[in-house]
Amino acid sequence: MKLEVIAKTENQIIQDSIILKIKDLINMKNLEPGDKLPSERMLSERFDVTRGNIREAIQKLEVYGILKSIPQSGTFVANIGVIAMNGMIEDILRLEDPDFKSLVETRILLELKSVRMAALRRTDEDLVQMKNALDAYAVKVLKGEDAVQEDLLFHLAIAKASGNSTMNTFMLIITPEIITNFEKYHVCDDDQAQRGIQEHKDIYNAIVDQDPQLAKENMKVHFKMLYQYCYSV
Amino acid sequence: MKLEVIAKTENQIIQDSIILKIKDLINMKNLEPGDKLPSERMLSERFDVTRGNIREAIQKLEVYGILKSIPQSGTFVANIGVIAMNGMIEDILRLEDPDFKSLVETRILLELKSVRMAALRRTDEDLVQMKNALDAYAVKVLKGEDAVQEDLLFHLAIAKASGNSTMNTFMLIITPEIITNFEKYHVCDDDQAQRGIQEHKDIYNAIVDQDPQLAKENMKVHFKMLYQYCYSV
DNA sequence: AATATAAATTTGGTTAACCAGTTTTATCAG
DNA sequence: CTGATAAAACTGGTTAACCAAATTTATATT
Repeated sequence: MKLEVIAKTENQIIQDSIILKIKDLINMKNLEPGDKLPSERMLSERFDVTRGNIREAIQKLEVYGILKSIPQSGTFVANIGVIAMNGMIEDILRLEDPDFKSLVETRILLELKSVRMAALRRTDEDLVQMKNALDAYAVKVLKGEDAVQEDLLFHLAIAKASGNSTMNTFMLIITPEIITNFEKYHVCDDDQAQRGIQEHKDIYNAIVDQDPQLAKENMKVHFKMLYQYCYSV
Repeated sequence: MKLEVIAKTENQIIQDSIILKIKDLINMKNLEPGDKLPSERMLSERFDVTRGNIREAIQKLEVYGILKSIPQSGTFVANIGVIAMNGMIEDILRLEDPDFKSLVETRILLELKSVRMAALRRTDEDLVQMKNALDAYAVKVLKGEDAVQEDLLFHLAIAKASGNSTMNTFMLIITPEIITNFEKYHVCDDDQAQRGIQEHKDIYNAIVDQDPQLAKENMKVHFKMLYQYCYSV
């Protein structure tokens, strides 16, 4: 298996170089947390790029909490300190695009945890949603149709019931990429889908019974194939 | 403890409403994966918002893999299917901002896993970086200075050594927010920092010895305080 | 009628001008 | 010299015009 290597666009290359230059600037000028960066216009002139490029680079650094823009005022160094900033920017620039194995590993980790939390914290409303997704999945599979989406929705319902919004967000982020790859490499066959119905039911029942340990074990069974696939590549 | 509740900006509200309208449109018109959405200009006119608003909403849905924009051609429904799309958009709109507890829970989960992976997969270069971060931390603590940043860099070095780019990304995303909150609520005291040196060394040594189980146990010890804090709130 | 070619239109992306606040500077009264 | 006040300059954010590529339509040729 091999994910298509997406070449970094021209845009990404200059964005990375801008991030690097901003880092150097902060170090050069000994800017402390709370200090103001030069304006977007000045930076765009100094680095000889468009203001749009500067804005994109700043917005990316805002996602990682390194900079903070205040309207009509300026862009400021966040209060994480210059040492952490240097290390984090290095990491951010070196971040490669996620490979499928890394996505699956992370999904398994998140799901095994969130299913335990869901067992402990699920509300009645959560149960209803899980049951709906579960039934929709069963109907599709029994009709012999593709049920990847319904499968996914059941798992997302669990993530939601976990009551942990961070994990919920992360699940939402990695899920579509996983679906796409699954469809591309035909990881799941029909036989698995049939078994999936019972496995989903087992997971659901454990959550109903608020048995986190059993819920986790049932999820592990459900992921057995995925596990093997993940560690056989 | 309570995080400041950030009121949704006017912008976010109309963005959410646009996302909802796009969802309804796809359902209304029975658009299948691969089908083209109306142009940005048409959508902005139909929804009576600026084209910029439309673009932002589309970009957000691109992050979650629901839409895909192709330059000079159009915006297309990604191939995850209309059922999954409906469920995911519902989830995305209902996503609340992460609370501190959810961040800490997720951090602990990610770190306990990545430290095991780091023990198995670490390269010599990884070890050098961890050692550097570890030493820098010790120096700062022994001088009685604040060492939150150096602490963080040691943990990020582990995430990097895990060889899992998805987890590395997630760690980078949640880290700054955690730092900010730690500083705000003074979670760590000096006594803890002193103990932290030895705990870091124990983790590092387990990784050197490629003992994943021990590495995890040592990380657990390191997180003991955090654990209690997290589940006492 | 079929096909090739060219013009016109439509597309997402980009840019330069503009906007409403903020911040700094200049002015002036005391 | 000090403080208040007003004007000028500057800020990040927004918007409307523009761009090049892709698509569609019209036209011409056989």
